[in-house]
Amino acid sequence: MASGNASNVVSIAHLRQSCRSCTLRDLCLPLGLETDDMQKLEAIVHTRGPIRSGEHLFREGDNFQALYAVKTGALKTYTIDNHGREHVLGFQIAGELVGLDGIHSGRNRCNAMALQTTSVCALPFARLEQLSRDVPGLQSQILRVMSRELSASAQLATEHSAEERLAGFLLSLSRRYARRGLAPTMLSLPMPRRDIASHLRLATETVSRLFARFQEEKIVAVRRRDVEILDLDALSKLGASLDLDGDSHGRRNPQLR
Amino acid sequence: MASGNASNVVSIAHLRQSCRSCTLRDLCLPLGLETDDMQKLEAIVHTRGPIRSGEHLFREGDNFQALYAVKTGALKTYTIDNHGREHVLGFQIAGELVGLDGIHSGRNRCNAMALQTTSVCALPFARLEQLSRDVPGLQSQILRVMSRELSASAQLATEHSAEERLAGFLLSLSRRYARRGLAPTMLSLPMPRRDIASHLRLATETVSRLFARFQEEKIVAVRRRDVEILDLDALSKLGASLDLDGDSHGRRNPQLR
DNA sequence: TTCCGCAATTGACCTGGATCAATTTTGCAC
DNA sequence: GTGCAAAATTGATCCAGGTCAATTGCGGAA
Repeated sequence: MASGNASNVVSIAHLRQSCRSCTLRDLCLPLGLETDDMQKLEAIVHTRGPIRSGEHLFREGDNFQALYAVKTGALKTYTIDNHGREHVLGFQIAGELVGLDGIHSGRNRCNAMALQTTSVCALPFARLEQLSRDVPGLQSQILRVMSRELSASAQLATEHSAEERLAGFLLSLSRRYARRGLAPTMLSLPMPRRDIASHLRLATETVSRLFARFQEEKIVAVRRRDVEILDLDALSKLGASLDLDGDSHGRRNPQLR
Repeated sequence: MASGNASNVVSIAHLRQSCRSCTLRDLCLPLGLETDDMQKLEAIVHTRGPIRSGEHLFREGDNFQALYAVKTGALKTYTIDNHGREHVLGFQIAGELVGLDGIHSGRNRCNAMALQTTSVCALPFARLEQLSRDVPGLQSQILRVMSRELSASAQLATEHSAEERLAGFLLSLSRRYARRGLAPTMLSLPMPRRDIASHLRLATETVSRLFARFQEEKIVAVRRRDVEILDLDALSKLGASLDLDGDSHGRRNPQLR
C-alpha cells in the first residue's frame, strides 16, 4: 500500500482518466456510446487501484456490487472447489470486464486476483443497470459482452487435445493483444505456466512440453513468459477448431454466409 | 408434419397458452413480472412447434432473430468443429432458454436440435430488448439468466474426473426436473448416451461404464434412459465439486456470509 | 413373430497426458 | 556478488479414460 515502486509507474494520471478520454473506450463498455452518454457512464464509474500482484479484487462469496473493467495490468479469475483444488476460469487484460457471473446470485462466483500491478474501473451494478435503461446502447453492449463470454466459455468446455487448447489460447491472447493495439506476435504472458495449465485443464509439465514442441517446430519462440509467434498460419491450423473469443474470426462456415 | 402421433399429445391448447397462464411462468423469463408486464411480454412472444425429434430449431450461422423458451420437450445445442467433430454444448428442458450466445455476433453460434417432440416460445430479440427498457424486471431477469449460464458454462470448462462430471450432470438434471415439478429422483433422460458423453467430454463407453458402476454401488438404478436416483447423498458427494446450475445450492462457502 | 438397425453394454487393449522426480533457471533479498 | 525459493524444464513411469471390437438389448415395421 505504501509506495509505488519502479514497476508501478501506472501513472496516477491514468487512474483519473475519464471514459471519454480513456484509451480503452473502444474496447470497454462505452464502445459505441455517444459522448454525452459516455458522460453519464463516467458519473457512476470510479477507479480503483493499484492492486498489486497477488492481491485480490474480490473473492468468491463476497457480495456482488460491481463489474470491473481492467484499465492496466491483468487479472485471473478462479475458484477453489471443495476438494481444495484451484480452477482458473480465465484471464482478463486491459479493456476486459470481470464479475459478470456474480449478477445471478448477488454474490461473486469466483476470486479475482491481480497477476501484475493492476488498476480497474468499478462499475456499480445497480447504477449500471439503472443507467442502461436510459442508454439503449449501453444495454445492448452489456448483453453483447455477456453473450460473447458465453460462447467463449462454452468453447472452452468442449473436448479438444492439449495441443489444440494451447494453440487456441495463444491465438486468443494474440487477438486480444492486437485489439488493444499491441503487437499480435509478441506476447508477454502475465501469468505463470501453472495458471495456463489450470485454465486449459492440463498439467504444467504438459504446457511446458507443448511450448518446447511448438518452438521445436518453429511455430513460436518462447523465452519464459515472452512468446513470439513466428508462424501464425501453423498456429491457426492447430487451434482452428477452437474459438475462444466467440469472435467468429475464421468465418468457419463459409457456406452459410 | 402430417399427423400428431400418440407420443405427440402436446395438446394444441398448450401451444396457445399465454405467459400469464403458462405453467412455466415461474421458470421462464416472466419470472417475477407483474401481470400487466407479462401481458406486454405476451404481445411479442409467439409459439412455435411442434418440432419433432431430430429437427432443428435453428442452425449455426443462421441470422440471430430470437431467443427461444422451451415449453415442452427438450433440445440439445451443439457445434461441429472444422474437423467435423460434434460438440454438445448443452441440453434445455421445459422452462429453459436457448440462443443467448447468438446475441453478440448477430448469428446463431450453435445448432439447436429437438431430442423429442418439442414446442417453444419465440422471443424476437429486437423487441425483447426494446421491451426490457420499459420493464426493468425483464431486463434484470435477462441479465440474471445470462449470468447463471455463464457460471454454469465456466464450471463445465473446469477439470474434473469423469465420475465427478457424470454425477454433477445427474444432479443438475435432478434439480432442473424438480424446478419444473417433476420427481427429482426419477429422471427420464431425453438424450442418448452419445450426447451425454459429448457434453461431458467423455466416450460413450465411459458413460455406460460409469452408469454401471453407480448402479453397482446402489447410487442409481439405470434402465436405458430411465435413471432413478437411489442415494442422493452419495451422488452429491461425488458431484459436489461441480455446480452445473450456477445455483450455489450447497452453499459451499459456509465461512463466508 | 421375426427381422432390422440402432443404442447400449461389455471386454481387451492402448495412449495422451498426468504424476513423480530430478535438475536448471531466474528473480530477488541481503 | 551469494543464497534461496519459486518457476520452468526435462525425463521416466503410470493410469484414467479412449479406442476398437464384439455382443446384447430393444423398439419399430411389415
